Amino acid sequence: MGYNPAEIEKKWQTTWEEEGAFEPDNDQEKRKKYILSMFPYPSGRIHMGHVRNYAIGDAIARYYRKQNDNVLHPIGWDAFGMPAENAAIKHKLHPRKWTYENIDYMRRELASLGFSFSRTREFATCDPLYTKWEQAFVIKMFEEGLLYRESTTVNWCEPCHTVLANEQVEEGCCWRCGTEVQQREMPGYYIDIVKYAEELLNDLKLLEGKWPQRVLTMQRNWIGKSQGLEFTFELSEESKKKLGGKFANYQVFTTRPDTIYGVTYSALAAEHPIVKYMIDHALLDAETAEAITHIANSSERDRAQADKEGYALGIDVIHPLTGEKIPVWTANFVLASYGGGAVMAVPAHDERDFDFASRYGLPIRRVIEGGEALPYTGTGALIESGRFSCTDSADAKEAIINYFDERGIGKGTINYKLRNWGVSRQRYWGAPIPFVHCQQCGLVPEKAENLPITLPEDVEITGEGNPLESHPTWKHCSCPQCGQAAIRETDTLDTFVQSSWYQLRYATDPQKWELMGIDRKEANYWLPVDQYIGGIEHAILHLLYARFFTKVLRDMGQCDIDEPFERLLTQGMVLKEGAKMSKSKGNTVDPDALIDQYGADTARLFILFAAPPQKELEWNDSAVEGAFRFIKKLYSRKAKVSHKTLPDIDHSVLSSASKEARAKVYDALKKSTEVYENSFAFNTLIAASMEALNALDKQEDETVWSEGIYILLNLLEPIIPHVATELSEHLFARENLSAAIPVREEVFIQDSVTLAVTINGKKRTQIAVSPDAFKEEILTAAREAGSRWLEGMVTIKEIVVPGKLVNLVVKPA
RNA sequence: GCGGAUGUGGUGAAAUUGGUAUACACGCUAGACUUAGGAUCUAGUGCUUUACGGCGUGGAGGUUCGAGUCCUCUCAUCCGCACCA
Repeated sequence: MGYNPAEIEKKWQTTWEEEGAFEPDNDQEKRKKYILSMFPYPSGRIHMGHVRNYAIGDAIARYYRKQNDNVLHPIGWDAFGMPAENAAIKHKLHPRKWTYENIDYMRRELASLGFSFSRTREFATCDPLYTKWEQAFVIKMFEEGLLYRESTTVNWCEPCHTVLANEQVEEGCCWRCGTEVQQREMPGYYIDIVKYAEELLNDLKLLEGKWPQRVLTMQRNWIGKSQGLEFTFELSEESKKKLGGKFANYQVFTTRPDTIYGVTYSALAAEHPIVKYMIDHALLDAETAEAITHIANSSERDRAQADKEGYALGIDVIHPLTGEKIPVWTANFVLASYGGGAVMAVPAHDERDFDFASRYGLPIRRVIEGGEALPYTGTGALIESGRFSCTDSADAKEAIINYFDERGIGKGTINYKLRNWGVSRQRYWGAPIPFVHCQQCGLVPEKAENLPITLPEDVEITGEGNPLESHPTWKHCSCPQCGQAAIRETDTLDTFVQSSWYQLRYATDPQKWELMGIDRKEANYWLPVDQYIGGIEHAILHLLYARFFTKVLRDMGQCDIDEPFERLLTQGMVLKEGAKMSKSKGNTVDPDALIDQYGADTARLFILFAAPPQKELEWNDSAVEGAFRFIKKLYSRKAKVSHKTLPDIDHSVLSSASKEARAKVYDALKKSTEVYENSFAFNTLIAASMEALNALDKQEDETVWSEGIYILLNLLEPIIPHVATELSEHLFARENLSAAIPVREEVFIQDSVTLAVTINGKKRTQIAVSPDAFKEEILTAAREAGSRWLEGMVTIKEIVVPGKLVNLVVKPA
């Protein structure tokens, strides 16, 4: 009977479903493994990236299950978000209907690939039961001062009609639709992630060696810690007068206090309150005011690309150490959102300040020795720096910070590039932010018993404005505090909030989902995720938020976990014709069609064989055929098996081909532990299995065949579970899939070993010697074999590497 | 510009971590079996040379008995970050 994947796969998928084969055990005494592939957005159909992601995770999960570990391998749906609304606009489908239908379809697709997910722990983030606890956490964060509402300049995407977090702005454009982002002043909710910046940065050390280095680097850069001096620039008396007494001073931040004597001007962001005041009170000429306004209205991206531009404001500050008057400018390169939107400028030792000073003819004063030309941004001895002259940069920094601190005019400060996380979205299909605006009481959180605040069903989604805003009744409610008529918040939460705690939700027994968001004891048992698998595109956003949320939930007493993901594997993209698969390029391969033609096992085998998981994978139709061929070959060799259990074999009586075959089989077995537990180089394990099968084919001994197939099915089961289980059922009653098989070292002992004979490091010939031959015997054989190349030479040195080679170092006599 | 990674046959890729470079697979060539085959099987396949040999892991040096692997420089490609004071 030939290999019939459709039949075999259906049979086992049904069996697994009926057996509930992939449900974790509630027994917390057992050794656990939590294997998690990032959950998908239910876009409609799965794509090859999903297949790869889940094939990797499934192989690992199945491996540990086979080792009798208690395995949690869940799946769920990242189900809120814009595509559902876009579909609603386009096809007049309600987002809820669209989303849940997609989920049903995709669940079947994943099942058809034989992935061993727990079914009982599955949820969608748009399930009201999930929203309920998320809203509870958000309220708790508000009560603890971690979440607040504030009006600020935000990134606004017009097509998406929503606010974007800084992290969601890529090169000045919306991460989702690619439209250029605008700056708008708008109220919104923020989560104080900066409060955790230090811990988020520090704990990256715990992940060293377990997460890819580049992800750690990207997170470090994103957090962007810098240490320096924050001090006050006092305005001159005339300037104070000019500003109508409204301003006395402003703060600046510098990482180079050692260069402070080189300050020749100060620069303010176009958005700085002093600049605004001057424009509003006509303290600048109309033309300048207009130019500055133009800068303030342009995006960060445009400003980054523009040449240095600025205007003298006609006011001065007093240098805190020299008492000199320093002119104040406004400049387009000063960021409003960092360090107070104001800088001291030291053109001699800062490239930006130098460019600007050069353009506007501002003085340049060197105060650090070193380098030939200016600007010199390195460190060195201070000059022309008053009492600090002659000290070195490092010491001077400390001394100057102390000097400011002692006099109460400045202090050592740490700044982060990381900004607080704006979580407001002006969209329908998201989790409502559970607050109420009351005339009397202000901003009031919902009562716990009213959660979840769910979305109204009867909405028309047009893409214009927020449907929650325009809904006739939904936003009208009563204040949870005073009972008066009030207005419900119509912003919904960023979808990254949902994906920040799902890893903790899975750990909670579904029986308790109604009663609690997270079961602390179970979370502590299952977490951290032992292996997390997903795309590099989440290196910053999702992974940083999920780390942050885990720490916040820990501090709220929901769990005692510091880091959610112990180890991280970032899989490479699936390419075709050198490009990422996409509908627009028309270079996609449909997983369903692939399964129809070859079966799930072939799809899984190919995808794990074609490249190591971390690397990009180039799709190749004929290589898929090759994977299919291997499975057919493996299947057909069931006829060679004569023993129903692992046979006891007398190795010494076997033919050399049979010995070779056993050695290859055990090579593969030995390799499997390292591959499944550490390297994830499934491609090499599959290659080793292919070698083993090729070697088995070169011999006839049926006990060797039986042993070989017994072992190969064991180590391939996580990769090609259906055909492996099917064969195992028939041949070994699945006994070979339930226990670790010991490696028999004796199969690696050979009658003779082949050593390469190299002369001056160049391979010339080879010799066969007994494995326990003495060095002298080996050398004699090597000299004999290499005699051709030794004529007229004297030997200087002889090196024997046991089991490997002999190197004879010679020179002409 | 800064940071990180990667460069091995026609292709995807291996190489026990300093020890026989190119395992495994795809492709290609030849043959066998077939009414036929895009099925299956067998053999061959780094480049070069009539041969002996010579040359080969992006390039140039270096360390070493020995380097794909370590060091220095350099080139190319890819990916992050990009005025954060």
